[in-house]
Amino acid sequence: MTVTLTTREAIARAAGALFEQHGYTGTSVRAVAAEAGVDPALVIRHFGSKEKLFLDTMDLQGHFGGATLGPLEELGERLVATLLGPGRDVRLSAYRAMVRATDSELVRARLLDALEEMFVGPLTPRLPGPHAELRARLIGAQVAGLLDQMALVEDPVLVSVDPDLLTRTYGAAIQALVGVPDPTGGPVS
Amino acid sequence: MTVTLTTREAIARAAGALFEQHGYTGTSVRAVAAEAGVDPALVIRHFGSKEKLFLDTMDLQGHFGGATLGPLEELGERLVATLLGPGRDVRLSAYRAMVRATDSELVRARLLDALEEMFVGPLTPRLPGPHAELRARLIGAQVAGLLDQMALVEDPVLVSVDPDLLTRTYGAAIQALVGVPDPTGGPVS
DNA sequence: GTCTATACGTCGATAGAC
DNA sequence: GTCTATCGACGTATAGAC
Repeated sequence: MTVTLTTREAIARAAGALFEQHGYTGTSVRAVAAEAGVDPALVIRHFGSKEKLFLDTMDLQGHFGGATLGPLEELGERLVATLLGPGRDVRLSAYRAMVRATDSELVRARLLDALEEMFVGPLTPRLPGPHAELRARLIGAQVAGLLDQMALVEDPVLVSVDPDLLTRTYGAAIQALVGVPDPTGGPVS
Repeated sequence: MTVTLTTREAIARAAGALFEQHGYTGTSVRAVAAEAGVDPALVIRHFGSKEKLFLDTMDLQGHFGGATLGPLEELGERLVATLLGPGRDVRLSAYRAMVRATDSELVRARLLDALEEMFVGPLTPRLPGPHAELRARLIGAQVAGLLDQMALVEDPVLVSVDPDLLTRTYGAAIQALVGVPDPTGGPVS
């Protein structure tokens, strides 16, 4: 239990909640200050700008941590299962908030970095066959696309579809880029 | 040649150019008015709001028109080839501008509609095997993911990679969801 | 029916006094 | 460190002139 919060912590906590709930544009510095119980000028003074406050608050790292490490035969399914597994809402909210703020160049750079750290770095040395780095980037693109439809535009069909079916179906498509066949069956099985 | 423009056309033209160049947030109503040579209040008077002006200006339709119609065996490759073919820059710019403005609920709804019209509608009745609609939506997700990396965060590797290689590689991953094997070879070939 | 002029309220950010 | 006061720019509304 945190009994007392520093001003900075209180601001960061309030900002995180508001940014996830109302987006970047929909959250004013004044609203963050009110929620944290501090003066609006303090928010800028502590974080430099609204943009930096947003970047300091949002965190995409660690959301696919272990999924790229296991056996390659089930990598496709494991990536989707990890995405849809425990903490699904937190992951989707974080991605949603980030992409909806991509009008900011710094936010876009952060997203590109996240792709690099989560997919290109871990997967490039592991993928067999030619063009491993390209395929690692395209696997990241596939995950981003699924996140787009589920978190950004919130396609009601994809949001409510059976996670196991989604895992098998989209996992097979990702597996096509891994280059190692999944013994459990074909894409449309 | 258009010799004279109505005020409304002049505003729309100026808005389209500025939105594509500087994004939604980065383009002020006053800047659009100045570029069009009219009073800022006129912009709102003609279009109702900056948000509606943006939606009236941007257009995603027709960008994948014929690609979903040809033979299923090469659908995956054809989708990527269409994306990267003539008009590539226009397509990427339009998608970029739209996604960077997804803080607006209307923009998100428009993106979801575009997915529906471009992929779900045409492809669902054509895909063989089970869960055709789900697979059509996931094909749309794959295309969105590639667009994300190329147009939104502008991954320099994907932007500059050989289009033919990208077409073959990512096309194979899409083909895994089509459910009809592509005779030209496997995903990693 | 256009268009101009002006103004309102809110925003992110800053300067300077406690 | 914190607050007060304020800045310039923003989206938008309106009243009234052509």
